Amino acid sequence: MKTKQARQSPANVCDTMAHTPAGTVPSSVTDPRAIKSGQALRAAMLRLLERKPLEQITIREIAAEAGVHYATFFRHHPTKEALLDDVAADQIAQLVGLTLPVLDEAGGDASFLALAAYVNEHRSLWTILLTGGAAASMRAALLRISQRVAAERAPTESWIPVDLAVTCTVTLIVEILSWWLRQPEEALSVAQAARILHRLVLSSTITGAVEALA
Amino acid sequence: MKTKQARQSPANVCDTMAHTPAGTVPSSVTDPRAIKSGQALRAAMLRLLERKPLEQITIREIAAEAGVHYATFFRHHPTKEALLDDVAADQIAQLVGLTLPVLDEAGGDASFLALAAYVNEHRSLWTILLTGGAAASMRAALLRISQRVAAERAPTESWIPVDLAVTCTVTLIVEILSWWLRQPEEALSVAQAARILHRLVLSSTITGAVEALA
Amino acid sequence: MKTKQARQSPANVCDTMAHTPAGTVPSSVTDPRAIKSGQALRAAMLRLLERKPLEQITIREIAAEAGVHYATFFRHHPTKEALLDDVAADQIAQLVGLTLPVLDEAGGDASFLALAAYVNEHRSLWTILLTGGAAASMRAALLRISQRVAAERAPTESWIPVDLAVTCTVTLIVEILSWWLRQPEEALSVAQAARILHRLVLSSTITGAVEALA
Amino acid sequence: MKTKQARQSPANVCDTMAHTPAGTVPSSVTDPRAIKSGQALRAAMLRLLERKPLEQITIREIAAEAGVHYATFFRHHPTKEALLDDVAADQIAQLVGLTLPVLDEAGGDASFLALAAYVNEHRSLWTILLTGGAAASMRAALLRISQRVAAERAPTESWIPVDLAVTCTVTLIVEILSWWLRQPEEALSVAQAARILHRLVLSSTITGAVEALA
DNA sequence: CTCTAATCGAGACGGTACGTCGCGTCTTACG
DNA sequence: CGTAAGACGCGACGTACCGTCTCGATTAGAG
Repeated sequence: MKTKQARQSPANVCDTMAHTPAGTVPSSVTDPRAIKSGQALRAAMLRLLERKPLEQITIREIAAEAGVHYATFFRHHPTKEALLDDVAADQIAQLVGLTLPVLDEAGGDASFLALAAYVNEHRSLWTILLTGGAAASMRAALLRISQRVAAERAPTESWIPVDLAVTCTVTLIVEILSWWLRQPEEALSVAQAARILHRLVLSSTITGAVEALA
Repeated sequence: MKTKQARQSPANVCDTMAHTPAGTVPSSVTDPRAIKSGQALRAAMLRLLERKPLEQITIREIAAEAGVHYATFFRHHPTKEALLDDVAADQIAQLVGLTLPVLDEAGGDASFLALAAYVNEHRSLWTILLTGGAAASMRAALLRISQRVAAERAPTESWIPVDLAVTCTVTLIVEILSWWLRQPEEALSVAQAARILHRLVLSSTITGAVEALA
Repeated sequence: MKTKQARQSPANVCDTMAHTPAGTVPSSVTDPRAIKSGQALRAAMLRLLERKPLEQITIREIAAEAGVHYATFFRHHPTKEALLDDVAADQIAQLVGLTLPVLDEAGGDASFLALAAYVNEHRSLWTILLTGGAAASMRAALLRISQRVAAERAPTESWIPVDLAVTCTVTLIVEILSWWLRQPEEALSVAQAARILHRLVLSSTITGAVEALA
Repeated sequence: MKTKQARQSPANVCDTMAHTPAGTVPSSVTDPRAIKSGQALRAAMLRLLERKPLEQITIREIAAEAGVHYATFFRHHPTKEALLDDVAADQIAQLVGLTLPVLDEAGGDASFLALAAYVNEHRSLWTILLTGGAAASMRAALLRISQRVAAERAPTESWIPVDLAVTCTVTLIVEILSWWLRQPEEALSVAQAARILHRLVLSSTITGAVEALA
């Protein structure tokens, strides 16, 4: 039972946006061996996430895939979730940064375009993160961070509670992006994806208000 | 690796709507001891789901909670996911039955009212299922079944693909219901919940009405 | 460090003479599989002790040698020392029972004869125990138990403290027996061994007769 | 298994009497830093041996106790047994030198007096070596060296084989000394200890012959 | 009084054994 | 037959120590 407490919320991807790459490492890792091992582990994790869900990925598997000794894994990350953290943290921070503005500037679809463009740029990574084995963790992480960021902002008045609005918005965006990434790459352009995002997301949270006025 | 294959899709809650309770149990259990064990197991599962996510619940734990021997569990269910299945299958089938019509009769909010009313009737169970440890499984199950049912229907034309529409619709409904169930019971009436569902879900996926207005 | 406390005295062979075969097992093991595993483990331990010292024997090795899964070892014994215990406990109790009288009836060499005869009867086992990898543990165990038993007896007056006398006596006996067992089996008869025991042990610790003669 | 070969005889204390301090250190260490580290390691080893058996002492522990980096240990000694060697080698050589004559000059107890006096002079060190965690190693080392030295001498005829005689003699001496060192320091004087040694050791190995004559 | 080489602290690394835990299968005995 | 009881093979878990290694930083002692 000793490790269970730490796993209470297994979906703790990117618990903090100001993220230190690794726990033990003071500030920056200089040892070239450590750097190499860290990269190998991250790459191995991504490779495995393409194939199976996170829970089915064994630390032994990751280590083997990375060509690194099993015990070495723990010198870099306490759990495989922490490794996923390290892999995804930056990406998530970026995405949340691009997602949040959506709530404010209701009209412009510039933010959706930026969002779609950004995801498209890192399409392979986000495909793994959103449609692979880490999908559940990623959704939870995005939602958690979004909620936190939204809570720190000036409270937007709305006909629905903010947390519900954030939840629905983020969830919708993630679903749409996931769906998009599951399609063949040439099926929908960035602009088309942004348009879908625009229509579905904005209409749901905002136009409720419009309709309410009517 | 022997057990991994069986777990390939751990979220196989209610994989089939025509559901046979368990493998070993022939067709209808008559032995009163078996009936009692089965009930105890189901109740224990629900009790545990209130406290922790499904993955952290051990079969040993379920058996102990049910006051049943560990090995007895396997005489009723092959895995704990299968037990969750047995617990949730009926509920899910009901919910999907109430959810699908939403796609069709775009206008009336009678279906939303029925949906909210139904959930409210089984509020404690659905609270566990949607906000407890089985949340992820339930979402996946609902989505899976909805997709299947939708695919069997006459193809509704729409400006977005059907599968995306279904995904977004179901996801939104689940999110809203979850949020509702997390609130104090007296906070929102059934009618209010139905109203929120109506506005958020319909506006986003079905109509495109807003866009049509533009 | 968690296991270190338990290992504080690694030579805890036969810590008690009234010995329960295994810890978990209530009174008597009936499951034929468990019996078989237990026998296999004991036999494997003896086989390995012929080849290397106890500290160099790995639990993994014992399990492999016994054709038993590694984890199964722990279902029978908490440590490899405990297994040695189970193997040697009866033998040690017997030997101590035969050794102690020596302190009393100073004259008769009947007890030495009985001692030598007993060891000779179980020559192969005692060869392993006294000249194999468990030698250190066995010496410590014999000494410990002898001291305890001696302390419970009527205090024999002597020109040297009892504990020193016991220590020297037991040590000498063990050394002589070990030496004997290392010789070819036909080199010294039981009677000859008993004679050596008689001369060396009695002359040194009990009598002080030589000094009395001077 | 790589390290196992090196540990095959873990009791290789003072395997050779002509002893080179360490492998890496060329011949004579002049660098004051190295000298300091070496002293610190030896002192730390002795301190730890007061508290726990050798096998339970970790190289990491020794290094920490010495205030020296872990890797630095290996620049001085290949194993912890080698460190014990370095600590004990001189002492052991001295003791063996004082012990061996006992076999020859049967009558005089001058050698026992010298032996006891020598041990008493270095009482604290010998207390650690003989009654602390290194006891087993020390006994083995003393016996080994004594056997070797005895084998190189003119074969003394006796009614028992030389190796058995040496074994018994050394073992007895060690046991008596250990017992003595475990007593309060003022309990037995050097002369008294020498007297006990004289009586017990001589009577056992020699008077057998006397008795045989009778 | 530099400058070169030995020494050290720091710690990553591959490796091996540890003891624990949960899994799903099985065997036995009981009611 | 269904159950309690529990042994078993399996394999992942996280920890600890081993001995090796690559790094700078420092600090002798020889030129």
